[in-house]
Amino acid sequence: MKNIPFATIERVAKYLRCLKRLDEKKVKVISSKELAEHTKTTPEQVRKDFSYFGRFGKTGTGYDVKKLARKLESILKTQKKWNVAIIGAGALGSALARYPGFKESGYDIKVLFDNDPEKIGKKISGVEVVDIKKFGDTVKKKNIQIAIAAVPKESVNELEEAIAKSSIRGVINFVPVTLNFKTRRKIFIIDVDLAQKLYIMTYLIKRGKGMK
Amino acid sequence: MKNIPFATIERVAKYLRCLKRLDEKKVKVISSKELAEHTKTTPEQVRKDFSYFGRFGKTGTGYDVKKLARKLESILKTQKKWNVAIIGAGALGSALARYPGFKESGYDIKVLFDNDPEKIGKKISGVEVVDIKKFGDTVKKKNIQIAIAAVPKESVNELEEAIAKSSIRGVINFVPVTLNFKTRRKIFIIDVDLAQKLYIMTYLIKRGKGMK
DNA sequence: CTTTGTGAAAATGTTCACAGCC
DNA sequence: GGCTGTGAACATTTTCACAAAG
Repeated sequence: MKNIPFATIERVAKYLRCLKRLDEKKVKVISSKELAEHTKTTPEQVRKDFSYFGRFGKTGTGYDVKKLARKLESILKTQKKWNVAIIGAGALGSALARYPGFKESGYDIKVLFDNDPEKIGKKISGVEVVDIKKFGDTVKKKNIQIAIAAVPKESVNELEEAIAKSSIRGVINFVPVTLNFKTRRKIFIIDVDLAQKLYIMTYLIKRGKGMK
Repeated sequence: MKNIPFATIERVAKYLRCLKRLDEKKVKVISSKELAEHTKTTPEQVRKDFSYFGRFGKTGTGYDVKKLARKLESILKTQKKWNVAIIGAGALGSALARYPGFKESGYDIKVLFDNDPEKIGKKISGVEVVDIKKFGDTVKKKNIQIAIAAVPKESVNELEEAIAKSSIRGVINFVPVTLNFKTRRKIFIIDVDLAQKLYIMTYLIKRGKGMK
């Protein structure tokens, strides 16, 4: 298997989202052209992306929606159930705990962590808030592989320490700070910087209207 | 001016975030090497990125933190104040209204929109919730250029219609659906698909541990 | 006649290597 | 010595163009 572009993986996730919606709408078959229209890319790109993983299409017809979705799920390892923890039970962490898209995609929010005694022990959208001091133990007991970081940036040290000492494999990071874990094992980090999106947007807007 | 890679713009936003923090910590000067360490890239990449826009450094010394930050702000057009609306006053929309990082970066959340009569008229973190039916008028009156979409995917049609008819220039889209505006003018879209981040994470984790 | 799958070409983005400056 | 700025080399990613299949 050749080396797969990271951008391809990002698009595969997008295709999968789209296919699931089409399946709900009872669409049986889709061509690369249609799928490209739905996901704002080109038919060639769609076909090239799939070609990294095998041949799923029928010439002259297109792709079977259900079969293709299953195939993409296996590429993204979604078939396994994943357990997720959210660190930070503030506004953002609580909103993420309520976000319906995670469960729909096969990810289970098992627990929230916080350091505020007011919040510890309460439940948010059915998810218990646990003391961040119990992070390592809870993660092990509940078999959690992924953490979502949603603490204020002032609490980032406590968060880094808790994650470094735990068995967490990956972090989706909403804190606008570059995380640094003092550990030798590999922890994957995906940054989601909300303010950065706005920076990029204003750049696009200003450049878009003939600023050259 | 040459054609600037989009990836460079994304990194510039990251550099800026980092520089602002350094400035708060009273750091005066920084080298490309140090900045690269803070932002998880390479010194050559940092210098190359800046070279698209001019020469900001001092040979043998590095970059003046304050001056460089101002320069990057002007690249990203942050010096202008931008007004932002959030559509959807649910958990996610409310959390975004409270998110401190937007104001810190020069973006003002002026108003929230919703279609729920229960919510309309209330205030969330000092921001008023307005009827989505008044979208066009309110956007014009408050001089809003950017919308953040945070509605449940069932309400996406109402959202698309409101935005299409308004003077909004760009949308940060948290709804896990590909937006389609029925209008001829260009509306920039930046998708933030939260579930997609988890898909990518599980792919990285599984591939990471010797899946080849 | 339609649509897939894929090498080859083109375009885009990153790293190297070093000249020039402090 | 230490660091920036940048063409050139290299690597990656996308687009093209067309053979093969239903």
